[in-house]
Amino acid sequence: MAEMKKGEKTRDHILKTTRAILVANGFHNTSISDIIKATGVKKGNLYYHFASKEDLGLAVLQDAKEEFFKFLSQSLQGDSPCAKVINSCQAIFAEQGKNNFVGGCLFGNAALEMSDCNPHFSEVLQEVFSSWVAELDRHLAADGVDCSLRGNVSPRVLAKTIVATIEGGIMMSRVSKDQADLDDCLAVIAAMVGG
Amino acid sequence: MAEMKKGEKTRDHILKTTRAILVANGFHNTSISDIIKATGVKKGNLYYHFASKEDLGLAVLQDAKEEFFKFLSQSLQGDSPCAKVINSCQAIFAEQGKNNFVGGCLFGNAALEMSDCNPHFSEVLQEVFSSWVAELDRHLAADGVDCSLRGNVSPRVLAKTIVATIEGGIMMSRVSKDQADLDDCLAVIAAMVGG
DNA sequence: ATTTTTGTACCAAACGGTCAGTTTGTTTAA
DNA sequence: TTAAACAAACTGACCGTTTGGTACAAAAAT
Repeated sequence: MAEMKKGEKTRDHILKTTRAILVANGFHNTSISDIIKATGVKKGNLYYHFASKEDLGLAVLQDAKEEFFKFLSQSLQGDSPCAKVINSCQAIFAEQGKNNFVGGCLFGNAALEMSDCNPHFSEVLQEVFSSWVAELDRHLAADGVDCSLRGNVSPRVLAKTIVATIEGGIMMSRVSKDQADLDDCLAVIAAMVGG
Repeated sequence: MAEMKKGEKTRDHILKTTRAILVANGFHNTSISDIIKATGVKKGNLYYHFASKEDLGLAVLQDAKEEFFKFLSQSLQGDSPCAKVINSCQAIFAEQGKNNFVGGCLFGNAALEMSDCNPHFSEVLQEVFSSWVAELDRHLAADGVDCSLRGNVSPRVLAKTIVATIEGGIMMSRVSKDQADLDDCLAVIAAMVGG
């Protein structure tokens, strides 16, 4: 942090502040002047650091992606592979509660808002989802894992479904503002991988 | 259809055409002039039928909601309660393939785009999700249903998770444009309810 | 006859983006 | 040591376009 040049600090400040606005309001419902107001950075300076609104949005997504995978690997902790996966899901859901179910998941939001109309965004989102699935798969495929659905379902398929369930659960809790939606999804995920 | 008055026909035409645009582009990325171009209806006429853009969006959502629950009850067919649920999920996923994974689910899209910034929208969305869950619950709670997770998970919790998984699966397939994402989610859902 | 429906012209505000120019920080050279 | 030179960082006025929305007269339907 201390070794950051002035410009880098400004850029990072824009990135982090804009991320908070985007996750709450979405891309198309966020204007450049919203970002200017929130960051305190003047318009000219904003366009000095980022070529366009799209460019800024993409940079925010990339920045969040890197942070997420650090968070993911830290959250995958526990006594068994199954426990790791369950704890990770729980950690992700816990973040939603912290935000009072406002905003949800930046990647999920961007997926539904941008994936059909902007290939640059969907490319990043594809990486996020596939890497996330791969990471869960890596643990679920480990030796000694015995889950109740194992007979019918491969670890990769299960991993993918877990990601889908997490995103869907976040979506539902965002509408209902109800912690129970996340708890229920977590219970089923735990039942699936834990047996 | 034939008994519709002219104004009703116009209104319905606006509703259906706008729905197609909204599901593809989202609410905030769709302008009034986009709608005018697509429908052929002139601006003054549009604002005769709908008080505002929000009012139109809400009406589209309501219209889609009614249609969805007709579709849902028709899709819940099969020899056993489990088969009904599985067939229904399959029918929903099949619709996504028809659209080449473009647009996804109008309700899911609106949930992530509008639920935090517009209470009128989130009210409708809450009804959609809770009624959908209730409908699945009704079948899963029927006698003779024996699912592999039954020991740990109540029918209602399972129903909720299925809806979350469907929405998450649609989200992922929209990004990847890959049928496999839906197939995989369906396989896990089938494994969960079917044993 | 009068209510419902439609077409056209128009508006202020907000939009994303540009640009000429100022300030600040860092090298280089005398 | 200082001053010139260069680049990086920043400012705010300004641009053309698009936005959601209104006014109102003409036309059609009842």
